[in-house]
Amino acid sequence: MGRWEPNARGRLAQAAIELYGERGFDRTTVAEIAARAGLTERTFFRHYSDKREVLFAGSEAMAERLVAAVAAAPGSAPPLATVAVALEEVGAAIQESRGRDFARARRSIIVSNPELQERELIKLASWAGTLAGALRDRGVDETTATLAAQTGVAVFHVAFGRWVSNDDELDLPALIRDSLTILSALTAAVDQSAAVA
Amino acid sequence: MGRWEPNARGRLAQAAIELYGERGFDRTTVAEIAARAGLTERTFFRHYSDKREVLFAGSEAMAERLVAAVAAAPGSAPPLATVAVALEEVGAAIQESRGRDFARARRSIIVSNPELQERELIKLASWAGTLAGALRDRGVDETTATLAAQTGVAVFHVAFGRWVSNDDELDLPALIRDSLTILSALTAAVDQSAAVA
DNA sequence: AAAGTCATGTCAGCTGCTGTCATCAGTACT
DNA sequence: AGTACTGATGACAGCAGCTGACATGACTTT
Repeated sequence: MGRWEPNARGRLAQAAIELYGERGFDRTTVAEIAARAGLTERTFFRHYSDKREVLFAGSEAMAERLVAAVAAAPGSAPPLATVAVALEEVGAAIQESRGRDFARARRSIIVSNPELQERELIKLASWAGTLAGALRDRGVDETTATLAAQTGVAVFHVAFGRWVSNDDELDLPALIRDSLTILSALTAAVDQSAAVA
Repeated sequence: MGRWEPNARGRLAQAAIELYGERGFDRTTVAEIAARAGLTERTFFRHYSDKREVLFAGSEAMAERLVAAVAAAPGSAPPLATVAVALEEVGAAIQESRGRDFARARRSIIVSNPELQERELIKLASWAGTLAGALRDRGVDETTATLAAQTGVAVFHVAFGRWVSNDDELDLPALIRDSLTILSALTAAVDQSAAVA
């Protein structure tokens, strides 16, 4: 038995998410979060670098999965397919670990606040950077790697939006594959119209 | 002759950019910016909603150009091609109005600060949202529109990075076209490998 | 038992940002 | 000419996010 109640970090996260849901993100102060968790404001900042971080913890772990998945892909696989497979794996992990309802609740907090949207975007951008690095490690050139990574993340973003906002029967990995197929059609159409001109 | 020196907004912008360059973004306070411009802190916030905004003013004007360009495209053009043309136009405008050197200086301030990168990303995301809306107005369905817009912006982002960091002879619109071509090859490769499997 | 560690508490302080009211040149209207 | 209105700025007070520095006390190691 420690001197304090255990799992301070978890209590802070729970308190924060409850409050963000109850009164909105910017109408809850860090002092309130800490109070509900039975801790002090200073301690909050020892666990989370800022007020937003609570909603984005775990994102680095996903980034590591992305790297591992890219490294595990067969060398012959084309870059964008490799990226897609890695993102499908992460999609499956997200789907299983927390489920669509949690994602929806979290999303509704995020969309109502620009600061949080910024953080969401930088998380995705960081994934793109990670993926691009992993591709470069496989010998893909800089521009191609960046392009494949960014495009893959854009596809993921679209698929995630569909997964959260619709009640499709489709699961997240399937939506990622589907979105990538749509993208293929889009680029093919550009090529065709360019060839005609 | 007004009661005050003219062009307060411009003086604030210049003072801010100078200071960001001299001592870094987070080591300059708003009070210092205001003092150098001969104004007060409060007045700074009347012209710019926050400290970062100085570096991103004018982005909404570009968004309007995007909408206009999409609306002006022939109805028969495929979605992604329409987006690409709009982004090429904005790319040309950026290139002409401020030039590569200014973009480089601005970039070096931004990359050294996460908060600024977030803002840059949200600017791009907002462009994507704008583009998607403009496509929907032309009858493109939701998913396709979002995908084309996000992908287009990703292509722009990559092209912009190449333009700023290399000393290619290529201008920005050409780099956008080139990056889109590379993307086409990437998706085509995915289709091909999927067909084999 | 002495020493070290580790998570937390306490406190002081900076800075970004906002609300509110005062000031006063220029403009328009009478 | 006088008066009222507008619009940009100043002055001031205050909140909240975030940080540095030091204290505390249970648990661990030696």
